Amino acid sequence: MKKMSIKAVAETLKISTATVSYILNGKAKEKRISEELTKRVLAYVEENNFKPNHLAKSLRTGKTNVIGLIVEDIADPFFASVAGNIENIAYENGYKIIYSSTKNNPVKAKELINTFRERNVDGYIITPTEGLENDITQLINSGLPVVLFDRNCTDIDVSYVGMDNFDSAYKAVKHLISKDYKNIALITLDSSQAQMIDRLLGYEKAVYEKRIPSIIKKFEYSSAKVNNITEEIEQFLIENPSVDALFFATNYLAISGIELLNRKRIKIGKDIGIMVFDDNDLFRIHQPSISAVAQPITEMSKQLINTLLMHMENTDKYDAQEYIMPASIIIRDSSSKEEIA
Amino acid sequence: MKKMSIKAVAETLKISTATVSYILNGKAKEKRISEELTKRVLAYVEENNFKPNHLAKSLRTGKTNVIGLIVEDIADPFFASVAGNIENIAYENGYKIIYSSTKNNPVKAKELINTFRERNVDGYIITPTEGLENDITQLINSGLPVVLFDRNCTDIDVSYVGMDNFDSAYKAVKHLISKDYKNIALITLDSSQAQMIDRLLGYEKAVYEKRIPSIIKKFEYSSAKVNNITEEIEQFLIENPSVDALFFATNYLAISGIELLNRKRIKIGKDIGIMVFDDNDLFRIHQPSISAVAQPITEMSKQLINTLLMHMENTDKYDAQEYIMPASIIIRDSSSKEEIA
DNA sequence: TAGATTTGCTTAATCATTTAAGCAAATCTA
DNA sequence: TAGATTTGCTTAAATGATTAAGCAAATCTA
Repeated sequence: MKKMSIKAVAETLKISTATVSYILNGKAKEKRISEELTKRVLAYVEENNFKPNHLAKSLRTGKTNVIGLIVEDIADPFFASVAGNIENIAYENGYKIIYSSTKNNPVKAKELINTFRERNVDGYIITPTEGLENDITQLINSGLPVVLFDRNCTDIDVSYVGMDNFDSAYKAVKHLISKDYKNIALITLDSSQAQMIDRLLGYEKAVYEKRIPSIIKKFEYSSAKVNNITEEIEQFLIENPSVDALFFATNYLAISGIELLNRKRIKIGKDIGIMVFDDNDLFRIHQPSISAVAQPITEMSKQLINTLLMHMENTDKYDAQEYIMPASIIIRDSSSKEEIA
Repeated sequence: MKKMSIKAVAETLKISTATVSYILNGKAKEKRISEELTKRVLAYVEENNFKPNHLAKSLRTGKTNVIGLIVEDIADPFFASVAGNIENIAYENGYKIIYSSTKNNPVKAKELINTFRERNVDGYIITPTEGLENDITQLINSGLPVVLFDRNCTDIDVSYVGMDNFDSAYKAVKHLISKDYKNIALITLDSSQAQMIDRLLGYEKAVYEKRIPSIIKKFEYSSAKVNNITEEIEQFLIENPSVDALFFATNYLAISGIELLNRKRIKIGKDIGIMVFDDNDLFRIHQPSISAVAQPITEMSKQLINTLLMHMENTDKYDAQEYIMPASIIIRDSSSKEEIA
């Protein structure tokens, strides 16, 4: 099977490449190609299963039909889930997705944006690291469609899909308070990212309102130190013996924390209340089950890809849109003081 | 900032595009371009941050520097983890990755292979569905680099990276037997995929050897029915009251199973032994913790991408290679009859 | 029936590269 | 010093599409 091209097709049918191109792009009528010829060409193309070369097309039109997905870590279940969810809609619309992980490293994030630009991706979905404002602004100024998610860059006018971190943190803590926990500690990251700050503020609003103490443990935001999370939480609990509930601001802090509590035979729910940001199979199955703030992943993903598609259709003006979706607080055993059978 | 091209660079420097191209591709010496001019061009390019258009390059050379990753489901933690692991090495070698999920649907899998072909990806990493042999053979016959993983197509000569399903199933069941479980049921899928058959054979070898009964529950392989896994397992346990241990051939069957056991207050480890294929945070953290056969994800991913890179460097002959990596059996509480505190 | 309009295409430039082939000028060789 | 070789580039074709502009032939109009 020799390689086919529009030129080859045109030659065999003894017509010009322009004609073939117009027909294949559905412009036959517009270009007044006779119906008879149109049919003949389409039949031939169908029969020989000819597909125009995508690279040549992209080179000429400047469109690659590729979306660049830049997340913190594709291996993280949350981001993987988003990747899976956006894939369907993207493919349905003729787009493929190329992914990459920043590992929360601003230098890497900048590089990724650049390589994606070099690759001429048509649109960007980004979970920004800190200090990425300029690069994102540049994309937008160059007329490129961008949607941020999970974490926002509040100081630039860019589309964003995320959830209401402030309100859901507030509600989650209020729930713990309603279950009679009185010394609720927030275990979080020392990060200036908007979503982390919102979670902290939501926590503080709830504890201030009820005049209970604000107890906060901040972890340094560096993946290198992941290993001693357990030790640090242990130390923290020793230093703060009054703490009777833990509100984890991220999934992986919670996993380490739960591991520690189990090891120390501290009874989750009874001895200590637990609430976690981001749900996970683990929390549902765990005995006792773990209460969590669940992000509406499916809805967020849909909104994400649809917003991007919208931007890609209207590249003339960038009309930034924000979608802050509500989370749901899933109440399970870990935030109830009753004895668990 | 107007758009730059090799042509534009050549014009400003008053030289030909060929010269610029040779220099940018490191062929200056080979093409006898003077060192002085080479330096001048490189300096100019550096200063103006010029990057040659990737599309034009790809069109001309036929190389896109893109790898196509076709997995069952990118949202699955196992595949997401592989995606994350191969990303590093791929990017280090100048390759980007475009992913897609077959959802185990052969029709979709075929379509994906075709769209990836149309996109001129340079290499394929595939977890094949059933009935994909022809399509994969075609890729190889067209001189395209392919590596399969997780599940093999035994009847074609193609590179494969996976783990020793037979041996690890055998060892896992032997472990259960050693812990004095005597009626070990295999909970698996009704699939003709090699890895599923191997797991079953490993199970059977172990039970036949010890002359204990072979009890097998096969689920229909269709994602549509996922919802009633729990009910079916419940039914199965009622029909087979003698069963004292469950060996789950896949992760998600296990999750449903564990959920059921917890709900029915059946004490894992004590009342019933559990062993699972594919480890997961969940199993480590669960109380009691769940024994699992852990795939060597990092090593497999490395082997996977390196094998593909090897094929991409030697496109003249396809020299199929198989890597069957050993799994490790992680023994936890769920396969011990001792009372758990 | 002559001029205008429409029909149904084609011509050729363009997108931004790569690379085989070519060609003066400079240098070497004998 | 004439011929051969080397140096240091350039020319131009090719990759495979899209699309504005053009152009005969057919049809319409008055």
